[in-house]
Amino acid sequence: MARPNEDVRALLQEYAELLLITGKDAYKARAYEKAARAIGGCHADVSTLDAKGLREIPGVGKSIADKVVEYLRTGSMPAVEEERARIPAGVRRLMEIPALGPKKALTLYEELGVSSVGELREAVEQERLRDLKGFGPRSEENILHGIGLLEASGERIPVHAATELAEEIVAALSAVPGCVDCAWAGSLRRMRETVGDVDVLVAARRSEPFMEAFTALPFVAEVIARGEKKTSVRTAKGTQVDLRVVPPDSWGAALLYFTGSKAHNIRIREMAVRGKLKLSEYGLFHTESGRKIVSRTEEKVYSRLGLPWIPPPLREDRGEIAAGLRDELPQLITERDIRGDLHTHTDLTDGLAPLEDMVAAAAERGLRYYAVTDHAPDLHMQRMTRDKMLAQRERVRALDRTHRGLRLLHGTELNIGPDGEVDWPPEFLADFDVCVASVHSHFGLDRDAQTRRLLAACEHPYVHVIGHPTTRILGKRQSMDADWDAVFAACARTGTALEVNAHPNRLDLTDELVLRARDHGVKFAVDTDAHSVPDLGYLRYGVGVAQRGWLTPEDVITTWPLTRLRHFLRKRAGTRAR
DNA sequence: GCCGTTTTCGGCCCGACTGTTTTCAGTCG
Repeated sequence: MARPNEDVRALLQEYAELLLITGKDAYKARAYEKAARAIGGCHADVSTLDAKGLREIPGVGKSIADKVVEYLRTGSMPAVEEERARIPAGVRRLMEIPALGPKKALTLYEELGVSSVGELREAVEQERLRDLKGFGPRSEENILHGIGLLEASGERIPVHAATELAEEIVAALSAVPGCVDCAWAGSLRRMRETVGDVDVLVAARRSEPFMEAFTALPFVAEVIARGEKKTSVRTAKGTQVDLRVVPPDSWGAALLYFTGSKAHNIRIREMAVRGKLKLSEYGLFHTESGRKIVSRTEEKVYSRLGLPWIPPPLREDRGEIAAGLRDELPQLITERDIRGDLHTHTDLTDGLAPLEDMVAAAAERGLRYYAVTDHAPDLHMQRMTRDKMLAQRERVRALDRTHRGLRLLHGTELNIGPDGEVDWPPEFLADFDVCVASVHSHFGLDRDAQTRRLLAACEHPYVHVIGHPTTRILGKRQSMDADWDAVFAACARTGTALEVNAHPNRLDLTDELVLRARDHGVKFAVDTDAHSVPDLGYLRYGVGVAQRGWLTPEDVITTWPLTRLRHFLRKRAGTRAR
């Protein structure tokens, strides 16, 4: 399944939360949290490490290393099992509701016996929270709002988890003898930010070996349905996966049909009907004779309908068919077009890996330029100072050109304050190669205030990129409210790029806002915001959002050659020479 | 539980915000 690191990370994180709920030493819990994060972000596979190797990971000492070794050996961690026996899983889930932490979760459990999100909703509706110390009318409101957010995302899984699962299934089924084609379809192929289930398609003459191999996969917990053409299973983590096996000469029509979206398919089928044709998952047919015309590839099906092949991220009925008919589909950006990253962290602030490791990993990924942009002092918890920043700059300059083909930029991620102010004065900012500015607090200001705040940041001469512009966290925090068209106009006017943050929990801007911003002529920076080496691999999901937003390489400054990028950055600061 | 040019004990990111209180606890980044 996913990397063992991920399983260990989740387990240690769970243990930390259980310790917090049961009121154990908060520092002990923090130690587990820290270790969980470090293991999640560690690029070595933990299952290949022994206790000694594990202890080399910062934050992992003897006790945690031993627990991990035992878990990897036996598949269980007794300390966690013990705590689980005391606190129902639902109580821990309560902490996923914004504004509910361990203390309030425990109060709800002990005082009211609430041990699930559903029970909490009932308790609020029955006004049973009113008498509880620490809870008032606003708490009720916030909790109901939080439950709504949680439930809205609850049944969908984030794109990266779905992709990892789909890759594993496709690899396994591709190895089954008789496999002609195998791919995932559905909203995952369209690169939606979350997916409800995973659809996998196989082209083969006989379906039985694939159904057999599919249901035997190690992470399959339940077989929901098993037939000749379709089998559905549920994984141990609760994700539904559908497998469909089609004859090789239906592959194109089937892939088209199962990729969707529904709205796109309806449009395509209407076009077929107008041409006296019928399109189904089995092929494109003459309505009258019933004779099959084409269906071997998607290209052939589209072509027979007078359309060029339409990339899956565009298939949302947002004008792609009209554009295709006019032969004006965008030449979509691909991951291969990306030359650089303008937003990354190191362990100087809240990143996990040292500068040298991040840079080496960027070089290995073939990037041509890479900006190190640790947090600035207004995010107080990061304890940044001018001296630390200047010392880091020395190290960045010394590392520059030590990896073949990779140039390093020294930047910072500024904090946009409630009035749009940023951390350092212009004379200090002038010496950075690039400044990203992002909102990290005051999410609840009203629309006008947020708009003014973002406009002020755009107007700043040394702010080049607005990081994670809406500040949404999938399933946790909604986008902040602002007059986005005003912000986009300001970005276009001032030459400020908007970030497409590739982290799967953010994916911010969203595809809809990318589309709107693009109409204003805004430029974009697809960045990873990497806090660890593995995070650099999330780039593909940012590219997915950019594709869904119809972006071409021309729209995205991180595809540009460095000289052109430098020109873009220089323009913002007038006559600044470099 | 982890860690160490303040090193084997005694710290541990720390300040701001929110909603609850009437001086603060809990949550968040």
